[in-house]
Amino acid sequence: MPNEDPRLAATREKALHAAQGILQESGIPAVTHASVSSATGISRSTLYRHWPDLQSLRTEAFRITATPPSIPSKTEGPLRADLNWYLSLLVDVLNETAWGQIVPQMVAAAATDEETSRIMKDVVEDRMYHVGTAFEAARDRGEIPGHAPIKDLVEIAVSVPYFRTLVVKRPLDADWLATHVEMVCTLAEQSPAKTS
Amino acid sequence: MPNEDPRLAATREKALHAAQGILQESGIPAVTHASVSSATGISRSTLYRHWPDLQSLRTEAFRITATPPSIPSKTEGPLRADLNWYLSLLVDVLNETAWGQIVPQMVAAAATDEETSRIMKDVVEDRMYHVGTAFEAARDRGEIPGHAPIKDLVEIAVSVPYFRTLVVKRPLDADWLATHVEMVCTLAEQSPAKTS
DNA sequence: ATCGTTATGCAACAATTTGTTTCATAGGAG
DNA sequence: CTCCTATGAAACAAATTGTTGCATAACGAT
Repeated sequence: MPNEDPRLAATREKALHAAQGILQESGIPAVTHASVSSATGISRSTLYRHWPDLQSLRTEAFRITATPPSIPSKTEGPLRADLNWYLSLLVDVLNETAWGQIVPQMVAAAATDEETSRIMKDVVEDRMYHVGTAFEAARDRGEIPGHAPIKDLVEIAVSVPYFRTLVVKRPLDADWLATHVEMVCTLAEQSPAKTS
Repeated sequence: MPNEDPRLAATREKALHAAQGILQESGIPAVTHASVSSATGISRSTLYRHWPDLQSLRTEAFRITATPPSIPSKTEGPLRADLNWYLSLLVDVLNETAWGQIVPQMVAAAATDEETSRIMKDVVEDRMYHVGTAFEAARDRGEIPGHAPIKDLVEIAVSVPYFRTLVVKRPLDADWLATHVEMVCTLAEQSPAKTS
């Protein structure tokens, strides 16, 4: 079982590192075999051997860029504090200019590229999972009713920040976040008993 | 005050009509001077005289495609019925395959093109305005408290459908819509009195 | 009807982007 | 030391995105 040729690994790592930088600094369209080549000194033809077309190169740059650092858990309550914590993390990422430019392009790429779509879904759902744990902890503490529709609450909690960044371009500031958290918590607490 | 040369108007209209068809059928990348030329018989150089570059052609195709047919008003109540009405219209548009493919690409184009960004914002905010009228009517009928934060409610109501189509790719079906409307209405009815 | 004016069609051209291919060389593994 | 493979360089191909010059046809005004 022979190990991988170190030259392959070195080229790969160096190229992806540069691609990630270019992606964050200049957006998707700037990520090309040519740009990575001039950023690294690796020849264009070698890059084509590693990534036979533009899409594969960009998708891989996406994957390593989009994969978030592990999110610290915080479910000690009260719900408002936990929610504020997780949503602040999300808002910070969306507000970061580099990311603010990448997310929309990722959305577009996901429309035609299955792999990118999966990556984006995974990243977002990981974040949603964490928000979900905050609601579950609150439910276990009795802060919100046992029948509270956690999945829907999570969806509402994270939808709005994405919507504001992607579609209506409204700022995500501290005031807005406070109001949003308050509304989501209210909804969680007052959620109606299941009918039928 | 001479009228516009009818040849200009004819070319323009014919080209944009074709561009709109191509956009809806094959997505943004398919909208080029070449494709519009072969679809209409208008020569490529003439198209370049009307739209000097790709972006201007695509932006204009966007504008006429994105501008929605006027939305019929429905504010007779009850709130659940009105909301269901407006959100159904939105969901139908998002579910339409042609549109489902265009919206994400529009989001991406908006990231780099100011004009497209404005168009998208206008279109969405027009829709949000209509949803707002439903809440206002409910407030005037006394269905929801006078202090209900209508702007935030509207944002929540429309954010989630966009989020599900653009980001997490979850289906917008009738069951989901019913739950969503129920949650938003609950929130509207139970919204807390303003503190401070 | 005629006469300038202007939009169009056609064809050739340039520049850039996206790959592909060939061949020599350098680096790693046994 | 020797085979194997990854790399670098350069030439090439094809498609895309514009640009330009010129002939022609349609329009508006007299």
